[in-house]
Amino acid sequence: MSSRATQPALKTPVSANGKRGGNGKARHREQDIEVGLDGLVGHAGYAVRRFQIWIFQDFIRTLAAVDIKPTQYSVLTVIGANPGLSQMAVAKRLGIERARLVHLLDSLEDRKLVRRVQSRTDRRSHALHLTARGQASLRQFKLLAAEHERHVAEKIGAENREHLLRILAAFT
Amino acid sequence: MSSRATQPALKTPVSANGKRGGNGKARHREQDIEVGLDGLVGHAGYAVRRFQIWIFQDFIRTLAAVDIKPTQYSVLTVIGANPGLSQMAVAKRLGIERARLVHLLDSLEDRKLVRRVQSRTDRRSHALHLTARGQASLRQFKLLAAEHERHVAEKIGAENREHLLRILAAFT
DNA sequence: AACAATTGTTGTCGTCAACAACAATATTTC
DNA sequence: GAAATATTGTTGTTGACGACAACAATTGTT
Repeated sequence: MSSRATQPALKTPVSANGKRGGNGKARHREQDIEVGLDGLVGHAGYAVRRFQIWIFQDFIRTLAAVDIKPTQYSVLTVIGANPGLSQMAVAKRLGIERARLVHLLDSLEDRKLVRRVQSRTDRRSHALHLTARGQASLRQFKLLAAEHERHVAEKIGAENREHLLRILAAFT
Repeated sequence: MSSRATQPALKTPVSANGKRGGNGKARHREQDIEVGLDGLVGHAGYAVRRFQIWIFQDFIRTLAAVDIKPTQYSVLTVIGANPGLSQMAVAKRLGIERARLVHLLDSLEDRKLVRRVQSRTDRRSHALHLTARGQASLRQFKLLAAEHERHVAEKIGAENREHLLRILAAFT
């Protein structure tokens, strides 16, 4: 109809730039030829999604040695800052479902980082506490998380990171 | 038993704010009492995750009438802007796996929005095109997506949204 | 012609959100 | 105080999603 602009990438894969014909060294270079995103560029959701994927991957990589993923870290942090919280309270605060928190806590309890103590004020609920080992571990996790945060600052710029935190402060 | 009344969150910061003492009208207000997040506040990943959840929910809600979700919208947009692209090219550009794109395209093709045309230059691949209906629909989807984008601007501020898009431009 | 790589497809596995249902316990209401 | 209602933790199901592996058809390479 109108804009055939950026070449479909199928016919005439690569024309100028004889990357392909020479010796058999250039491998799979076909369609990173500049595929237009059109409307997506102006969409905050798309940018945020891609950024979130990147940031989570870096977090997981940076804390791979201690095998702690973002959600686990958030749970440990909240319990560490508010000992005795119920599972419901933690779930509500972090925006995860209590059904899901059950498995998360099972795992953390198996690793002796968290303890479910029977609450005497409400025998339905569990009071969550970090074990001594959990507290020591969390200190180490926070060091690694700070390193991850430095990666973020390197990626987007320290002042941009600060600005972004301010912009999104309402969502924490 | 009787004195503790409603404070399962054992040693929570609580404080004043007598939300509870009066008549028995206040329902389930137990632990939205200000649960500290401690270290999480300074973490970009946490803020970005929460924001991403909010923004996707608003997108889904705003486009619920046409039953289009963010991923579907991104696929339609890319195909619309680059007709004839192969599935591999679309998957690469959007960072989704080609295995997953198969199901996405199955759905979109069932709805007569997209067509898989046998490419004559490479009989393995399909050239992706929007149908006439797909093009008309996409125009409507973009109007709704723009409305969603206005919700984002209302939520975080128009200039903050602009700034955020600039900061994250590298990830699109 | 023989070999390797790519494309679309199917399937599996593990993570995750959203629900529904349930037993044990607490709270409310009569 | 007993009955009705609500909440907490738990188990299970469903569907979306990413990461892989395997495969047939086709293309590229040597």
